[in-house]
Amino acid sequence: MPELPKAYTPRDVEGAIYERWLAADVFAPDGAGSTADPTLEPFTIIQPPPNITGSLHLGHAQRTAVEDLMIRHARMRGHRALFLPGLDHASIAAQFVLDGILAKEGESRQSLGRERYLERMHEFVARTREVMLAQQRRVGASADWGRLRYTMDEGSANAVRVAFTRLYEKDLAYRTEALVNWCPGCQTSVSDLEVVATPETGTLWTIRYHLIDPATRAPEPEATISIATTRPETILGDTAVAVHPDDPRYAAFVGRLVRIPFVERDVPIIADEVVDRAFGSGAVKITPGHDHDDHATGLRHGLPAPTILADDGTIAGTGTRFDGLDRFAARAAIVAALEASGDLVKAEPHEMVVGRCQRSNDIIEPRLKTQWFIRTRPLAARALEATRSGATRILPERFEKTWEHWLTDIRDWNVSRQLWWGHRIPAWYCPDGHVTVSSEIDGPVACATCGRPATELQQDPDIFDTWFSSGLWPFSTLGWPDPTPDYATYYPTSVMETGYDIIFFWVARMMMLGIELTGTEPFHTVYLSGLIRDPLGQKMSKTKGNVVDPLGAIDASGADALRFAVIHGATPGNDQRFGPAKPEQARNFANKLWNATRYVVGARPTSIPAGAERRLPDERHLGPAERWLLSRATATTAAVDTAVAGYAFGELTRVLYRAIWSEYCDWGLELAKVRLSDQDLPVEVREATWWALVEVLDTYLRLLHPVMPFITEVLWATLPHRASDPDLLIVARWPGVGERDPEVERAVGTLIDLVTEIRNARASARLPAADWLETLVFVPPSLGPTFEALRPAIERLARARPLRRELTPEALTAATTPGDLAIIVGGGEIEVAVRVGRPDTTSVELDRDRLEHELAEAEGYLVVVRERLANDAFVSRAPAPVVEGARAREAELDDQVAKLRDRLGL
RNA sequence: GGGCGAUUGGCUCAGUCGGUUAGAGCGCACGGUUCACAUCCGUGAGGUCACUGGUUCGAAUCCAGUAUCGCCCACCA
Repeated sequence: MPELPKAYTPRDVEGAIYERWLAADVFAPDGAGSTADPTLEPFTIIQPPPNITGSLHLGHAQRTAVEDLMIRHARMRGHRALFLPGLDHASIAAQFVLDGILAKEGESRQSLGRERYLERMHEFVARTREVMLAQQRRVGASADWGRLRYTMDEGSANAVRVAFTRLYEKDLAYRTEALVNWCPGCQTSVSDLEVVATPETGTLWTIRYHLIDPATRAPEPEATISIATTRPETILGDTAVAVHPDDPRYAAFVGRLVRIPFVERDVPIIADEVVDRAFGSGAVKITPGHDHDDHATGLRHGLPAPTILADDGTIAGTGTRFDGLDRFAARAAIVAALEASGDLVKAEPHEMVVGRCQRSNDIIEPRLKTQWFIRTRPLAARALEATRSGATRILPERFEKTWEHWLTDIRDWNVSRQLWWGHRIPAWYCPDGHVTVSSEIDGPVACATCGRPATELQQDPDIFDTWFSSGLWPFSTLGWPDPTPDYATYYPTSVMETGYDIIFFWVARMMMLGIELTGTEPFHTVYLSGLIRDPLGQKMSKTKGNVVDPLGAIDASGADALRFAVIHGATPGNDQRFGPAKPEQARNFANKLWNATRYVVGARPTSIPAGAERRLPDERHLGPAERWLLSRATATTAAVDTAVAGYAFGELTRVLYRAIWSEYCDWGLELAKVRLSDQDLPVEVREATWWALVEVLDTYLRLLHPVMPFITEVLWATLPHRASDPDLLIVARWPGVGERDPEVERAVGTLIDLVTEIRNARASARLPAADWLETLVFVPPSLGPTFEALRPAIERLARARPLRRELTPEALTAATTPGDLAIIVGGGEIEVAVRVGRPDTTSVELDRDRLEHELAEAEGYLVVVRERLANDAFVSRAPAPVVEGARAREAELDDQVAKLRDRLGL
């Protein structure tokens, strides 16, 4: 058995332990070191593959901790537990980062060209990849590195091609010209989800358009119609003016033409119910090429939809002097020109919502493009069915409402991106405009429609939205579309864990694509974590500079502490604030556990050889303290099981923290010390005590292992093991729940109170901490044997010796002398008189204060419980056990009050 | 405009099915070098559970409403 260093230094243990796990090949469910039971169902966890763009942040560390907790628990339960690690190529995010790097070098995407740009990208991700994998290991992820996957590897690429082809064949993917969200900064379209609605104060300009005189076909100087707009530059794309059909103000205008300035185009005034009569002037300009509403209106009325913007956001193709100007410069120039011509009626501040690019923060421009879309409605319907039927459960449940809402109103998903880094869309176009979609790695041999050879076909230059490949993750990583053994064994998966912020981006897409392509829900449970915020509750972001580096926290307090801290603070779906105090608390806990183990290992009776095989404590030699410890361990195991079953991982840490620190260390070890150090006791008794300590500590190390894997592994190695135990805790078996002993728990619990009360009296009376107190005590016969068995321990812990036991309350009263401190424990069950050597007035007064305080408290509670019992409705309608409980409580308080009053001479 | 969440000691948070005296950590006060641990030990103080009303024998917990903060969704120019 390895020696334990005196001081706990996380850094020294963690790296070495990880290497041991790797060497033992225990992470893979089918690894050489696995102890999984193949007859049990496999357990697979789906982790969001982190973006390969830089380094892990604290949120990743938290995710990893929770995922690893689940996988380690399942592994110890004997399931084939698969934690498949991965990385996401993060197409647009990666390009954004790389473009930033290139900009500093004076280069750009355009200056390099597609090929060289992609080379740079491969170099970049090769570096970040290693950093990120190392970080995951540092956190302790027991992932199966042999199955590591990447969304840009050949398996993913194949899955993407096959998935898209199948969707296309079922008409679930289609190509069409539509208004897409165009980001002039990123020079690509983005999906609706990537447009962030930002409230801003803009300007609402009111502008006069001149009506056309039907006779002269020239604009009339005086007859005008006023329209309101927040984007005057779109005037250049106007093809109509609309009014409400029932608006009497404009009834006479409908059907007439107006002249659009600058482009000098005459367009009709149309009637359409889309117009809000109350807004602005009640007349609205229609720009079908650059506005979603207007586009729909344009379709209803057969209006042309000219595009007036180039990809870079400059005005183009209008034939006006504004061509070539940036959209915002053009806006200013147009406003100035209108003002000069007298057609600008007014300009007023206006609260509005602007769509900005999630990535670059540029203002998104709707514009027409021919692109690929996924028909989401039928897919969404099946995803909804899965959650409604319970086939897939979302935790916490309240997110099902959000889920329902989004999937019910879902719009088709634009998957084309005009970027370079990503999976190329496997669609080829022939000169005649035929479309051929192929899942073949080398593309089609010929046009599917007219048979033109591949050499005459052009592949779509676009790539897929990065979430398209992520959406295939649960099955593409297991070999799909091939019927591999992994796919057969581990799919559908068990739990998918992620932050609630990507429920639509990712979870919904996996569900939709998974059900469609594999015919089954990709996982049975969606566990949504909250986000980590800084101590002030702000979202962590690089620009704010409040990002906590998980490695910094690990360096300071250890990976175990970081894991404990983030799991401790986590309630599913709720955000948590994170400051340095949390890992410190967890580190202290680890330190406590370390020292407790050191004590236990060092307290081994010499009659037990160092390498002894593990034995259960001999029942016949167990004292109440040992029975209490064993019973509490069973209670703790049950509580931990309940917490795990309910995904209440924060609760799990609290249960263990309390069990280990407040019970095992504070009382269990302290009670045991007395027996272990008493050389007069038979050796069998001391051995039984020690084996009980070992048994319970072993249980707690197992229970804590999924949360704090490193330290538990190290400590466990120093304990004697059973022949059936594996070498490593990581593959050891999860503890079973045994029988509790309520009698012992109650009795020992009361005696613990006794010790606490004596300490309290000592502190209140300001008696020196080091003094031994001479004490008389009455304990009822029911507690007698337990008391006698624990008397030496109680004496030592209360520092009260001799602790003279009186056999009746009367005897105690008779033996009490004036000046003794009085203590009433457990509702009057136990009474104590503490003899103060030289009763000085101060201590007597202080003690009186304490008793009066206790009396007031007890009387307060007594009033409450009596009122309740005086209520006939309560007595007759509350369940019997509750009423009985109240009665017992009343009797107890009554007794306590009487005794306290007696002691106070009242 | 819809929807969701939060509001519990000074701070950060738990609190399952409504049921004895609402818990923890940090902080605070007082006291401690007893051979596992000062990253510690002991004792204690501190809460009308945001507010209003309701349901109930009984509400931090369920219902309705209000307030404050936060988030998500949403094509009013």
